[in-house]
Amino acid sequence: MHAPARQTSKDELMSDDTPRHRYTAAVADQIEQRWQDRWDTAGTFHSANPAGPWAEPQDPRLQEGRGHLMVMDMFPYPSGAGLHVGHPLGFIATDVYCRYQRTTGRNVLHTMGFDAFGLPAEQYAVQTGQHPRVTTERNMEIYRAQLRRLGMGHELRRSFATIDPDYYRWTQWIFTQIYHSWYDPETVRPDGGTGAARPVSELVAQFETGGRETHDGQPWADKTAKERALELDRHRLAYVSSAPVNWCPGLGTVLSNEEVTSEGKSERGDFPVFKRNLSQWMMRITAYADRLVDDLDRLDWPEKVKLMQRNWIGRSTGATVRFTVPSASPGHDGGRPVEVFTTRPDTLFGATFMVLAPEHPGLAEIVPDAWPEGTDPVWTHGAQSPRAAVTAYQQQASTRSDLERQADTKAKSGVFTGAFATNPVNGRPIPVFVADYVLMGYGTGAIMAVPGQDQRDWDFATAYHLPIVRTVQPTPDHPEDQAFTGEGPAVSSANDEVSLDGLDVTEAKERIIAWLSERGLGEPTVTYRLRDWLFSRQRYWGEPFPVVWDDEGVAHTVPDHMLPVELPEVPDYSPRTFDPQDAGSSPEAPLARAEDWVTVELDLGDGRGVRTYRRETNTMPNWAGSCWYYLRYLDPANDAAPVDPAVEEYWIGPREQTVPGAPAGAQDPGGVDLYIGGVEHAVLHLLYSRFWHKVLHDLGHLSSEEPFRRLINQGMVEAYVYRDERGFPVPAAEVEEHTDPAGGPSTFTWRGDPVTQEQGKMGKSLKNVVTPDEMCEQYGADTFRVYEMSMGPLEQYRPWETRAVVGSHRFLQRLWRNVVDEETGAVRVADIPMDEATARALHRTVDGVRTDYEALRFNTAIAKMIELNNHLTKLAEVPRAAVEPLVQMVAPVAPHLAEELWSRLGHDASLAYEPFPEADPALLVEDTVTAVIQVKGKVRDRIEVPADIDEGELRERALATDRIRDILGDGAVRTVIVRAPKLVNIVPV
RNA sequence: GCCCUCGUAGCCCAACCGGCAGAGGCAGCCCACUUAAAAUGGGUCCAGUGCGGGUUCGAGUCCCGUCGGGGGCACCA
Repeated sequence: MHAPARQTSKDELMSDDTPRHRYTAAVADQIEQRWQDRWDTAGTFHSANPAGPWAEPQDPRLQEGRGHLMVMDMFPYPSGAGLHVGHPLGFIATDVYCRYQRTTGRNVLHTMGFDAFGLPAEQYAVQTGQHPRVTTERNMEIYRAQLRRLGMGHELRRSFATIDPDYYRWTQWIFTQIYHSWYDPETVRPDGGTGAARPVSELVAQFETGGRETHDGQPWADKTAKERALELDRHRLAYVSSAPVNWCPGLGTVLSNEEVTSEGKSERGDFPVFKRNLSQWMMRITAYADRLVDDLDRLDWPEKVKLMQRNWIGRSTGATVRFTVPSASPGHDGGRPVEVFTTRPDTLFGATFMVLAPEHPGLAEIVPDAWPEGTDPVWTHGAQSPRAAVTAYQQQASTRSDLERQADTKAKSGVFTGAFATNPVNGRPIPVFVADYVLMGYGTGAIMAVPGQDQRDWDFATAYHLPIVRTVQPTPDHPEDQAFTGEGPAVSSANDEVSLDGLDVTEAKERIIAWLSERGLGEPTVTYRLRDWLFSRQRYWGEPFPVVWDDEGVAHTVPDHMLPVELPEVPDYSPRTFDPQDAGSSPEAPLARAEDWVTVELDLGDGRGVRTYRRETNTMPNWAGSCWYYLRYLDPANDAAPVDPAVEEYWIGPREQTVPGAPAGAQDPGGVDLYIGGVEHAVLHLLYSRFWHKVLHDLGHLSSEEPFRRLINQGMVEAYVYRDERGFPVPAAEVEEHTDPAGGPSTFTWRGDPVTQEQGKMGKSLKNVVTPDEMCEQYGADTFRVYEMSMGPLEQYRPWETRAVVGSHRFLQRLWRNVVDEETGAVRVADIPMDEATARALHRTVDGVRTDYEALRFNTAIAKMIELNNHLTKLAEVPRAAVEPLVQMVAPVAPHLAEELWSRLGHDASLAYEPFPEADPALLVEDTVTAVIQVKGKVRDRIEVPADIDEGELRERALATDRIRDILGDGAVRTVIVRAPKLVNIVPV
């Protein structure tokens, strides 16, 4: 917040003899505040809704053909740590884009709210001993002030925070909708696909009429209320399940899979996470796995993000194959089928052993009492019996964390179970092993091992002396000692009934699956890596569930008219946290302490009258609020629905044109026109939000199928980090640079001692934080905006360099000076016609800047405007007709300065809706151009030629210049390539 | 280990479908204004595109290999 003393004294000196009307930080500040007030008062950035509480159907922007645009930044989280110059980058970009789009006549919706529930606010509150609402609200105030100071053209009346009861009322309403839905894979959707969410009431009707069997065959009518609830939980899209979940004692809450890193730590806080069986709320996101993958094709998103989502969902298609293993249970003489999942059913003839995960539930049944005769000692680990060996291995595996299991993927451990399975294609007995390289959480927890075509199986086979059979012909150069995982013809893959020999992988898969299916030995299967979304948290600062439990242990949703279920005041809102390593601890919900709130008498309107219930004491994860906020932006005052359907359809309904790169014939999914945010939300927020949106679409609440039609990830603003000899960061602002007169790289010192320079994140610990407040103080918000946008392409990571900001300031100063006399403050533009060179420069700039703004290339747009401004600076008098369009063009990036100049130039209305200048096509084409004459690709001469010169003429003139005749001499010419009017390339023999 | 990205002037970045490597900015140097410095203005210097091959009349741009920075995934059957 405080400028270094050096800066202050500079300002003082400057104020002595700088011209009174120069564009300085002080002048900028004054102008900026004035225009921000005017925009606020006039409601300049209000957009028009066609329906709902804010319907303004007469607004001209709603006319046919005007177009509309919804632009969004990812929901900011108002942290207490304060902003640095990197944070507003994306916000400025969307603001510039929106301001430009308003001048093209579109109805533009751009606002910003706050994602205000969640862990950091709660942790910060616990640290400071204040209620999270107090600290959160204060942080939001700071945030709002900072956004305002930067000149954001947000529509403030549409802003809200997730903690507003008016908002979370609808978050709870959506939960209720999801809770009362199930996924019917048979339903045919309007788009022709199958599978959609439908009301649970339809499912209940099916059970009642007997149209659908219960899972255990017990008639619906015979089931108790609790049993019925359990039956429905098997289908609901929001359900309670008792399953292994991620328990994080350090945070005192459970976490979703998406919130756990690949190292098995919590994404927030980096605490260890343990698997524990706990009863928790889940969301059946897996029901939507296929649509979440398939619909990515219709979105204009970075390929990288699409890839991350595809990887996370991890769809793989293959087959389930049943192997028979003799049962070892007493009194059971038959075989027990063990299912495996494989993506390579074509290699079934090469399956020479089988592996089960240590946690596989079928193990107990198949392990015999004694080792079969002649068992290889390597297989047994020296154990007396198979049972002892398997138990010992299970024990050992259970103490190894997932991380440890994954640590050395080369050395495979495992032990023989003593059992042999039968390979269904050739009837051969194959040994069954237990090994922890097979995971219970994926597929069926059992694999057929095909060492010939799988490197992991090869490694295991080598270690345990197991046979290896190649059933796909490797390429000739393939090493002898490795599995062949590539494409090739099948070999050694035939029995009396079916032969795959000679078929390629795809054909072989089809044939063997058909054969297996006919015999009931298997069927085609798709599996996913995606798991259901763990939706409950044991925290205070989140949305309460709209759920109560009756004395039979059955959950009921609170009727919609009783929403919101407000967060109660509790004596102690801090979560119960534990030693981060204490895997045996159990979560405790802070809301459970609010006894008065938990026990409640309600009439749920179900005909049972007033009864006593206990409220659900878990809260929702902070992703809940950000799952649907874009919908609320559309219609924030709506009291009857989260969003009016007509409003939703107008703003984000499917478009006629699909997105670039969408498959031919695809239907546009709709969604927000432009969404800008960091790549860190690639699988969390973006996946959850897509899921909710699809449920709401299926239930008929939304016309669009996707929330975000176009996504851009803005790059991060990094900063230089300087370290001393010991490697400790030193304050970056105090480092001195020493340039090398010979042109070599610079060196750096801090207090006289040499330091090294590297590029890194901006942060307190690296002593390189620069804040937007400092920049506004030194140069003004407009300069800051221009600098941020001119640093490079939006998507790119770039280092912050405070001393370079002055370049943007000089640009605005020169523009100011072209309009305003620095000494007198009078407008000094001349009402004179432009000379031709100026007119051409202007129209070229208008054309280029328009294209650049459209494409979000703000850095090149700014460069073009600087170029034009520099041209105007050199003129004796600045023509009004040249500078006015320039002021308009600059307005999106430097809105305050532009408004001020526009007003001084004699215009009363705000620039915000002034139509963007049009380029005259006649002035874009040059009369003459410089043609380059190359000989063998090297530039040898240039000539001025008419722009419309024809090829033959240009060729003649090129061959006729003195220099070219000199170079060619008497040599013959082989070819002449002519690209009229700009280039001729002569190729001698 | 696999995949995705980015390497252009001392630094940040331009260069459309392969067609003159430079639009813009910072820093440096020189000059003007100034008693002086800062601020401001004017001018100027600076790379053959990480490296090695290939395709082409012509490659920063396309292809192959390789090195370096950043990121994602990682026993997923």
